[in-house]
Amino acid sequence: MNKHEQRSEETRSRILKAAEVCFAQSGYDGTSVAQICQAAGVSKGALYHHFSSKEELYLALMHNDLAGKKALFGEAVAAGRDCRDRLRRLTAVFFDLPRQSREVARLVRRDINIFGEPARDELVRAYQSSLPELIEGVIRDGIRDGELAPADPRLLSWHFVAMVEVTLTGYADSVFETADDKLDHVMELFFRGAGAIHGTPPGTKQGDNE
Amino acid sequence: MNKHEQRSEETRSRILKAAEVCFAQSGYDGTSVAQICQAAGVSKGALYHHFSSKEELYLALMHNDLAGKKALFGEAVAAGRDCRDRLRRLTAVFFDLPRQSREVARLVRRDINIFGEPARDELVRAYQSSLPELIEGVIRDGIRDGELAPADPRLLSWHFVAMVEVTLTGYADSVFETADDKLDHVMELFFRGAGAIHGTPPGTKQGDNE
DNA sequence: TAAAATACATACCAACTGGTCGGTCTTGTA
DNA sequence: TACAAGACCGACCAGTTGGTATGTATTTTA
Repeated sequence: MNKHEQRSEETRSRILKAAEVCFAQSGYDGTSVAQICQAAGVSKGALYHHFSSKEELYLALMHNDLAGKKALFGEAVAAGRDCRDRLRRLTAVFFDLPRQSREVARLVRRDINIFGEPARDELVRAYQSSLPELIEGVIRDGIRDGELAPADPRLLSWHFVAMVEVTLTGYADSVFETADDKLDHVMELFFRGAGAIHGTPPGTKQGDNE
Repeated sequence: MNKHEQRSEETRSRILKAAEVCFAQSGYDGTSVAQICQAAGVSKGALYHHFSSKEELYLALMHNDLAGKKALFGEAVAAGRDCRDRLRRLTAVFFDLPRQSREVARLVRRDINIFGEPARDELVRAYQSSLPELIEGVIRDGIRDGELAPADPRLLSWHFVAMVEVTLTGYADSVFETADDKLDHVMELFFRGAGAIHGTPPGTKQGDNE
């Protein structure tokens, strides 16, 4: 790798990093390329030397990030034994991510509607395969093995993601003392619901009326 | 009410209605005042005669909408007997709302970060009191009466809202045949979790995806 | 009926948007 | 050393943005 390539790659990653910060903070529309350039300490010419458009920059950023997450989450899931264990490991990894990285995952769902058909589809697919699909597979096995009640796995996976997202707020942090408490809360809520009386053996169900 | 006031109020509501459509479709940043004017069949001068800024228009729209929802949901909750019944009625009302009205509720959480401190706080408060606070109260009572396990009521209310939101997607519609099935699914998931094995899970269609 | 007030339309503006282009400096090559 | 290529800069562009100044038609008031 000669000096040209070295410097080039360095500035490129500087731009990507700055773009991540800006986009995570203000979304796609709310961020101007001028802002990104300033944050990266780079001229507009440099940015457009590396990326053909603002959209391409955004998409490159997203795809890169999602690919990383997919690999990360895949490892976590592979290490687990049963459905509950796998989901717990996966969530633990997610909680351990730096806040900014978690924020980026939320961006996809927020900004996805502003892109045209070719790009949007790819983005959706990348996002789906980075997290929801993984969870869906785990849940599907969980249903097959009787750990979960029969239901649509994909829908359940979305529910699970939604539950995790709720616990990402600052308020949730103030409720739980340790990260493990937060984890327990999510798992318990997903598997046994809000009606379950915690701490009692799982045979005593409350308010059973059918 | 003289002719001036009459005509004025009519155009004002036309603008509000058009703004609702545009904002719900493209968000705050994605909508220009010119678009709103065109959709309302009104000149820019007229718009700025009634609203001092784009932001004020947006906020007026939101506050008006949220106040209406608050009243609507309040009635639904008041008619219920216990926690589960109240939440069910509330959710049913929400499901019955026209799609556009539901979309507006999602806008708040999406666009909230782009406003300055005075406006944002008011908006958050209006949103909180229109739905989450209501649910929080119901859940608090549910915990007191033993219908729900002891937990932080506010956090649980967010979880509940998140669950409902998941069932608003088109995919969820394809999973359930009737609105009642959807309702049952949400209630069962919230109260008993995804791990509950119950007699005949209502509205659970297995498989077929993509 | 004259004047004041209201409701709106039109033309316009400064600021900012994403994006381009000619030039410069550094580095690799012959 | 001469030259070519890549990396980057910064002025600039056309288009759009939210917002305004001015004019006009209609209605109310004195």
